Amino acid sequence: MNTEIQNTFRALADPTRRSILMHLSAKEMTIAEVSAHFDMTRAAVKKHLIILEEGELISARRMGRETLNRLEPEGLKTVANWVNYFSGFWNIKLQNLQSAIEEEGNSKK
Amino acid sequence: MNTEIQNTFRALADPTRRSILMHLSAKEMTIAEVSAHFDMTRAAVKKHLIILEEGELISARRMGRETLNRLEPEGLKTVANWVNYFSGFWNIKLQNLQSAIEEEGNSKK
DNA sequence: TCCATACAATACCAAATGGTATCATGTTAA
DNA sequence: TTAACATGATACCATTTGGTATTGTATGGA
Repeated sequence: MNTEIQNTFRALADPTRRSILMHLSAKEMTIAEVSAHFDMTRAAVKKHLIILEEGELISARRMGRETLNRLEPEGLKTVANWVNYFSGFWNIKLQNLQSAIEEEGNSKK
Repeated sequence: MNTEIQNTFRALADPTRRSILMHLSAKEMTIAEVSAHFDMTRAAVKKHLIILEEGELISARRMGRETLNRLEPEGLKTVANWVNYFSGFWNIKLQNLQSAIEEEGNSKK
C-alpha cells in the first residue's frame, strides 16, 4: 500500500509538528521536554508525536518512566524522493539527491 | 510571514492533490482534463486546484473559456529547502540540493 | 510501602476539510 | 442573437483534525 507516503505528508501538514521536528533535530527529548516549548497540554503534544511516528519522522523508546523521542530519516527520505520525482519538470538538477539517498546504507554513524 | 510553507505542506497533505501534480507533470491541463482522471465532481477538483495554487505548486491562466493549469516549481523549492535543513542530522549528503536551488535563476528553459 | 512523577488512553468539543448540489458568468460557434 | 460549453462561486453536509479534560498505569525514591 502507498499509505506510508500519505502518513508522512499528513504529519508534515501541521506547523506544530514541523516545529517539533526542528526541536528534535537538536537532541532527543522526552514528551515533557518537547511540551515545554509549546503552549498546549502534554496530551496534545503526545498526539502530535504519535502522528510524527506514523509518518516515520521520529521514533520513540521507553526508558524507565520516560519516553525519548528521536528524529528519524525514513520519512524525510520519502519526502526527498517525492520531490526528486519532479526534478525533470523543474529546470534544477536534483539528481544528486536521488543518488545520495541510495548511498545512505554505506555511510557511517 | 511564514504562511507560504504552511500553504505548501497543507497542499501536499492530500493524496488527490499529489496525484494531480503527477498528472500535471506530463502537461498543462484544463480543469475538465484533470477531472477526467478522478471519480469526483469538477467542483471538487477545482477546490483542490485552488489549494495547490495557494501552495505555489501550480499556476492557472485563463485562455478563452478554458483555464490551463501548470506545474510550478516554487512550492517544490520550499519543500526541498525544508528537507535540506535536516541534512545535517541525517547522515546523507544533501548539500547539492541546496546549491542546485540557488543556481536556479541561471538555468535556461 | 507509598506517594509523586511521567506517561497512556479515552471521551468529548469546535473548527477545518473534502465532498456534492446548485446557480451564475463569460465564450464560442452557428 | 443565442444556445451549448467551460468555468466560477456559494451553500450545505459528513468526517477528520487539533485541542482539553479526565482517568488510569507503571516507575522510582524516601
